[in-house]
Amino acid sequence: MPELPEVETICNGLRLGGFGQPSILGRTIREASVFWPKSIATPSLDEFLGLLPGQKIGDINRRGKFVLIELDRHVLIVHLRMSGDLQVRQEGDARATHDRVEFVFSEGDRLVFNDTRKFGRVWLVEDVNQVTGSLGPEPFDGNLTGEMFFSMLQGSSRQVKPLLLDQGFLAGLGNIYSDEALFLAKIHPLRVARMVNALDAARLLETIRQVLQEGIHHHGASIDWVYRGGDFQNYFRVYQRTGQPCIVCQAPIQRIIVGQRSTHFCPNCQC
DNA sequence: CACGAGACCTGTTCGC
DNA sequence: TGCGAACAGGTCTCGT
Repeated sequence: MPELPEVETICNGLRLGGFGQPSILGRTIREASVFWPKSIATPSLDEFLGLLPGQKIGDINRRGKFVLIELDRHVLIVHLRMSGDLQVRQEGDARATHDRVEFVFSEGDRLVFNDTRKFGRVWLVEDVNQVTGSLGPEPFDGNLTGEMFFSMLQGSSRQVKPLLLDQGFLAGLGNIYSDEALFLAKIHPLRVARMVNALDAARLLETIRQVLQEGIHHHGASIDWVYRGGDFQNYFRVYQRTGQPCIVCQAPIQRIIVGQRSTHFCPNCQC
């Protein structure tokens, strides 16, 4: 589900408030409850429940697709995987069907990790690097240049689509945005990374940044996620447009499976 | 090292 | 209407 733009949207909502939810910066956790123990990656359930009370929320940031919630003595990290979400409930609000973990604030309202498919995970660690240490660079990292991206691609004999999905290569891209970026860069998803020339590599980094920026601007894509107001799904150029005409050349958009994932591209524009 | 299959889960949509 | 198959924004592990 959420890729970088959706995670960014969620972080911004928690940090700044909006869409009917208050900011949770500065809130103190009174107690935590876990309704699906497997949602907790580390530490043990007992430690997790014991360490949280009394800790205050400092800042909230994103690294790749991870949500980083700074507390006094730890960092609370959440990965939403396919169906996770972070929501704020008011005091007295009933528990929702797929609430897995909740953090009750001293004011009585609470932050809830809701996750239909139970793939999401929560970590409570002292050092963020324990969890995000193996991630590749952030797409918007100002130090990441076209030339650097070119040499990163040169170093791999893998096909570009699976490579873009590899969080250790670049952090934050998922299935939607990688298809969209490859389309704009006119690069076939099966092209071997090493065969992408310097010009195409620089262009790909630009289109990656472009589609992520568009996604953030539209508050993410809401396929079954309407409540947060994201509407990037209305601007997909290839994703989920199988058989429909390419917006550039009218050729029907094709769907293939690459690395077990649906992959959409224009067989005419991308080579 | 790279790739494919299977696992982890629930819910919705599509075809017959 | 019913029912099974296919599919979904992600990632890990295992075998080849």
